[in-house]
This record gives sequence, structure tokens and C-alpha cells, in this order.
Amino acid sequence: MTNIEIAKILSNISTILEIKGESKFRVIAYSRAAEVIANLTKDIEDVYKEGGIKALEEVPGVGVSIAEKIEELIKTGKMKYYKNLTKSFPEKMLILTQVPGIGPKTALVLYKKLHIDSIAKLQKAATSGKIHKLPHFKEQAEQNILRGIKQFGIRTKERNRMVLTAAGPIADEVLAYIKKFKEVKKCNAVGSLRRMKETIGDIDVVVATPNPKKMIEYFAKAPFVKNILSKGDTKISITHKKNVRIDLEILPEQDYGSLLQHFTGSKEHNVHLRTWAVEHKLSLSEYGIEDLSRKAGSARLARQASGGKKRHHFSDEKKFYEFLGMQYIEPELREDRGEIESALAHKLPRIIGYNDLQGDLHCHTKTSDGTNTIAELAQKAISKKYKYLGISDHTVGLGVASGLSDKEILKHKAEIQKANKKFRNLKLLAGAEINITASGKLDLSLATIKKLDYGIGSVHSAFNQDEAIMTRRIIAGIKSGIKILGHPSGRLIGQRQAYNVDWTEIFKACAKYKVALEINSFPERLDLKDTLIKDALAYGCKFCIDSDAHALEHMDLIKYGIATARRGWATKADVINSWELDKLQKWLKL
DNA sequence: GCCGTTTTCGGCCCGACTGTTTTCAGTCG
Repeated sequence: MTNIEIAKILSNISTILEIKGESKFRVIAYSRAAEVIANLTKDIEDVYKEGGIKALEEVPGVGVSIAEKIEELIKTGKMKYYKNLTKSFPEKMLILTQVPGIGPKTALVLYKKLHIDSIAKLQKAATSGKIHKLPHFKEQAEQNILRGIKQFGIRTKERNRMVLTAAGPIADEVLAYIKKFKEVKKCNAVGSLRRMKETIGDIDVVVATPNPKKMIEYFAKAPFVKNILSKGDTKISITHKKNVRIDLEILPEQDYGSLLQHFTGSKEHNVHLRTWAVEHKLSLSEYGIEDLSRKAGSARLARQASGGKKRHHFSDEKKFYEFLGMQYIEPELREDRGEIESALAHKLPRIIGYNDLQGDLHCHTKTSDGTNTIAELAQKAISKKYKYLGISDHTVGLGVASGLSDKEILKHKAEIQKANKKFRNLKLLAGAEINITASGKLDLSLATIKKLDYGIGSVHSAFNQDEAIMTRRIIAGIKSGIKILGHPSGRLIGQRQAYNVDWTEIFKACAKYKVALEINSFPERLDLKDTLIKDALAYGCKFCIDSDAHALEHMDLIKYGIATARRGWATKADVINSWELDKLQKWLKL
């Protein structure tokens, strides 16, 4: 059973318990366990195989009870507890809670009173006016349900989230409009966009202005507004014409730091931070930090008693973290993956910066499937202030990309060397993107590779091999003379799953044979991904952040690769193309 | 149901907006 399948069941349990009105803490416990397991980079089955039920309990959010249930799932493929729950609340009806505006309580009423267990039935009931006849429902509620169904449809159709680069231009348009409002002091895109998450759901924006009400009215009239979802004194949510939800939150400038912090998230980061704060008699919110220590007893009692509360205001986000005794936490790290503990211990790594790369080692020219010449790529590299640029065209095995044979690659190398003489402040390196064939062989001879500056090895075929075979194949490639493993997981976000591989073995091999894992910057790839980068670091792996450019403008996508490296906690020392040329060349030498 | 440099028991993040009702529950981020 996969992590996703197990997480799905735990998440369903959480939803059913919530509908049943059980203790919300039990609800949260199942939902947290589901979240953690869905994001685990290791197979939970392997965790169990290696360490038994005790190892399951080591997983954060998993205790005795949930561990037993997971064990039962792994052993038998079934879970009695879940089966019993679905007797009274069938899996089918849970879809109702996915409609915006419908929560567990509403879903329960609709299911019990009107036997609604599908979107189609919901739509029918709402349009035929059955819902507003229920107690506590009126016409408005019915209209909201219909609107929710529409939104649900859009979300499902567009697979809910878009890649990072699709959200950027929309956010820019929104920010440009906001800046035209005279009384705006500061504004930022926040949320997952600021954290540079690989996919974006909603776009979140914050604004500092002394006049929130006017700002809200101004924003509600923006030309890109399709409809208004909610509108209050400090917040407004709209749907953009491109069917993206935009949330805007506004506070005075004196609170801008805590506002930024709050709205940047992630939710998990903020929940953990606030839980930690409560343990230390502090209460955090977008309005600042409140001191609860004046009253002994539980945090809640203290909160209730602190009528004349003492609130600290933060116009600067850094000061917010400093007040808590923490290092400043970069937005890319705020995913509750240990950053809070590290910040408290002042042991956060100094992650690589957006201007730290000295070159790009993966780009293609016209000679294979790129659109530009060596000279054009070189000029672009110079404009990006790079010190070196590696040209790495495809090898012969990739017929669709006009891959080059041994002989052609060497001819290409001569051309690269010739071009090199024209550029004083840029060193061109001759590489190749070599196929790791289904059997694990490279489709370029070792003798040829040795004549190049380096080789990138990539999987471009037979993606569906099973885990053992794929792992053996890639490790064979790693041992055969490559220095970089190209787009290591092969995933295409929203289009193609990653190959099945045993990452522990791959990371060990990369560290042992000194092969860097590529962080490919294409927005659909971002491969290796953030969580696996963090895992690989523990094995002492190095990385190479590349654009994989097939056209000049692709070279500018590199910032997304850097963002991914940052989200994976990589430092400059971990990234080979942030090094000086001579250090890099020494490292590339076979 | 989970979890622990204040706790193995007694806690568990914070606040805004909406609809329906007139003080609040439900939903959301």
C-alpha cells in the first residue's frame, strides 16, 4: 500500500469523525498523521518492514493507536475500524465536504435529511429548492452551495493547483493594481508563492495602509475581479478572471511584520510556532505577540484573564522571530520540517542565495534539440554574470532530440572550444547529457566522456521499470563515469509520476562516487524536489542547479531551481555550480 | 489520539467573515 493510499484512509477517518462530531482533537490527530504520511519521502511500508510497529510510532503524529491501524492496513490491506465507520458514513458522501462552504456539519444534515451523497445530487437538490426548506437554511445558503459547486468544478478540472510560474504573472498584475492606490505603504505576495512552493493553490497578498476600508473598496472594483467571495473590514477574497482565488489581508504599517509572518505560512509552520508559543506563555497572531504570563494557570485561563493585554507590535518580520528567541527563518523553510527547532537552537543552515550561482551546467544548443547557438547561450550567460557555462547536448540514444554520436560530440566539443576563445570573462565547458539506457549502460563511450569536461547521466526511456530494476539501472549509470545525475526522479508535475527508486541507495551511491544530483529548474520538473534534497543532504550528497535550457529565456528559470534548493535546506557548499571554476573543474575530473 | 526543559495527565493555534439569529455556530485560511 502506498503512502498516499494510507494517508487517504486516515484523512477520510478524520473527516468522518468530524462529521460525527467527535472530539476535535481526535479529528486533528488523524488529519495530522495523514498529512505527515502523505509527505514522507520514505515508504511507510519500508519503515514498518525495517523497524516494526515501534518504528511506525516514531513517525511524528503517529502514536500507539494509529500505528496499530497502519500495521493492520499493511498486513491485511484492510482496517476494521475504518470499515465500521464507513457503514454509517459511506466514503462516497465525504466528497460533499470538498465543496467550498460545506463543512462537516452541513454535509451531515444534507446526507441525513436529503440522502445527498454526490455532487450531482447536491446540485439537483439545490436547483430544485429542496435545501432552503431545511431548518437553518435559506435561499442565500442554497445560492452559496451552487456557487461552491461551480468552484469545486473549476478546482477539479484544473487539478486544483498551478505551477509556480503560472501564478507569478497573476500576482504581478494584482500587485501593480494595488500599488496604484495612493495610501499603500507596503505590499507583498505571500503564502505558498512567497515560500516558492512548487505548486500554488490560491494567491495571497498583504497590504499595509492606514485606510483598510478604502483599500478593500478599491480592490473590490479591480478589473480582474470575477466575483467577490467575502468582504470585511480587514480582508477580502475574490475570484480572479483566470479562476484563481485571491485573498487580500490589510493592516496598518506598524503590524506589517506580523502580518507578513502570519500570511506567509505555511499553516503547519504557524500552528507549530503558535503551539510552541503557548507553552511559553505567548500568543501569536497577525496582530503581534501577546504576553500571557501575567496570570498563572492554563494558557486559556490566562488569555481570558488578560483583559488589559500587553501586545507587542512588529513592523519588521525579522524582529517577530527574534522576539521569540529564534533566528530569522527564510520563507522557503517554513514548512514545519524542523526549522523551528533549528531556529531556536540557532543552528539553521545558511541556505544558498538567489545570486550565489557562478554558472549553469545543463543547456542545449541547436546541435541537438535546443534553439540557440553556443555563442547566443554564452552571451546570455554573460548577461547573467556567470563565470562559466556548460553546454550539454543530448547523445545518440535520444533520437527524438537529434542526439549526437561519439564522433559528433567530439566535433561539438571542438566548436565549444573554438567559441571559448571569444569570451574573456566566461569559460565554456563541454559536456553532454548522456542517456542511461534501460540496462544501465551509457550511450556514450567512457573514452569520449573522458575527453569532455563532464557528463550528465539521465533516464529518458523505460520509465515504468520496477523499483529494484530502476534503482540498479541508475546506480550502474552513476558508476560509469557521469558527474551529474540529470532530473533524478523523472517526474513531471501533474503529468507524470516519479520513477520507482530506492532513494537511500541512490543517495549512498551518489555520495560514494561523487556524482551530483541535479536540481532541474523547469517549473514542471523541479527535480530533485525539496524534501528529497533534504534527505540527500544527510548522506553527504552534492547538487547542481541547472536550467536545462532549450532556449535563451529558459536560462532565467534557474531561480526556481535555486528556490527548490533553498526549500531543501541546501547551502552554497552543497551546490557545485556555486563554486569557483577551478574548484569545480577539480571536482568534475574523472 | 498525540505528546512532554514546567506535564505520562491535561492540555491541544488564532482570528475574520457569513448567515441566520439577536449571541453564535460553521467554515475558512
